[in-house]
Amino acid sequence: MTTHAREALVVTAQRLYAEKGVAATTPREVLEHSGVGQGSLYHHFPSKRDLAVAAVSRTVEETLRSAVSQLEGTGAPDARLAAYLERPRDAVAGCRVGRLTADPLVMADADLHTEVAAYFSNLIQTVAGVLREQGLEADAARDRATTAVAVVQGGYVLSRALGDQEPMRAAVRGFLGLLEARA
Amino acid sequence: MTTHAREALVVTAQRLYAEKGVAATTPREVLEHSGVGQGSLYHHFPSKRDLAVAAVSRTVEETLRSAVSQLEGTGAPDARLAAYLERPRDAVAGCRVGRLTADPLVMADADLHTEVAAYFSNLIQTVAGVLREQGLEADAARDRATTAVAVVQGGYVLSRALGDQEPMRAAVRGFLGLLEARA
DNA sequence: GTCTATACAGCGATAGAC
DNA sequence: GTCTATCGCTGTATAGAC
Repeated sequence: MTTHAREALVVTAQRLYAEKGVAATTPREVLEHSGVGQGSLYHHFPSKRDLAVAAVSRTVEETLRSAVSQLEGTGAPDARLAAYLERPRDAVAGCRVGRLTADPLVMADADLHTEVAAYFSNLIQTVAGVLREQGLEADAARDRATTAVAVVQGGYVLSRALGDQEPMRAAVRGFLGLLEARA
Repeated sequence: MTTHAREALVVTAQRLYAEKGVAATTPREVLEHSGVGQGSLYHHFPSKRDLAVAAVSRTVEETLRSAVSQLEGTGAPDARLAAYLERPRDAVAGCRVGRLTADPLVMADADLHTEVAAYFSNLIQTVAGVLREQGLEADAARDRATTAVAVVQGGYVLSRALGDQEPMRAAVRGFLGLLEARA
């Protein structure tokens, strides 16, 4: 059981952070939903911040790995980008990483802020790489990659605001339509 | 002074909400920053929620009016859209309305949620109207309008995450580049 | 309409036994 | 490493005088 309590706490924190944000999630909620006791929580994570760092790092790592894996997978570059953009997402729930940019606790903590920055920096870089495979020059690739990532993040915001999965799909459709019109 | 305290409270709340979100802003902070006394706050706004409704409604109203005014102003449709997208923004601060989609208090309150939904619904509708002026058919106009609004909202998320105004500019540049390539 | 004083709950964290 | 008990503080709101 040595490492089980710690693991249960991290996984539970990840879930609650995705639902309500980091600042709004209390240590008490985490221990109640994970089934571990109060002593255990404060043994493994002396402060709320320590738990936040562990859970947010994990989420960033998982989310980035999954995105990069799809973007650098097999198939033609344009098909890979389209598949990433059209990926099934619970858009109404919002992006687990993107939502952190509005979290007071995350933004006030240098380490947590850096985690979020690194995620988007790497993601844009990866998308730009796919666009360069298509022959786009570096500057144009970086701009268009930023646009692509922004469309997804904005799609999350709109779907969440309107309580409907459709805005995300419409935003991606509109973007892919413009990409195809070029070819 | 009858209405001055109320007004000061609303304006102060708007500012603090933009800085740290609604849930994270305490009634105490609002009264301290506005200079009114505790009794006054609870006289004008019996609960934190009442103040939130007043301040958020005001922000949504102001922001929408400003956007619509520019989008439906003078000049060619494509120039108006470009001007709206390239508008000077403090992107690192985030969108005063968009950030509310990650605010636990706003999302848990039906009236506040509806305010935010109405804002984006109206904004997308307005942009779609501009695109239809350019001859785009209804479905394509709605999709592309959703993309345009998503690019701005995503630009905010990226600029905030990276602590840099540049990602917003890059996202808009990438989008306008695709629009021009079509013409 | 505004003031001062106060109530009460929940949050984040600690103490000390086992 | 986990438990129960408890602490100090702040958030939200109320009471009652002026």
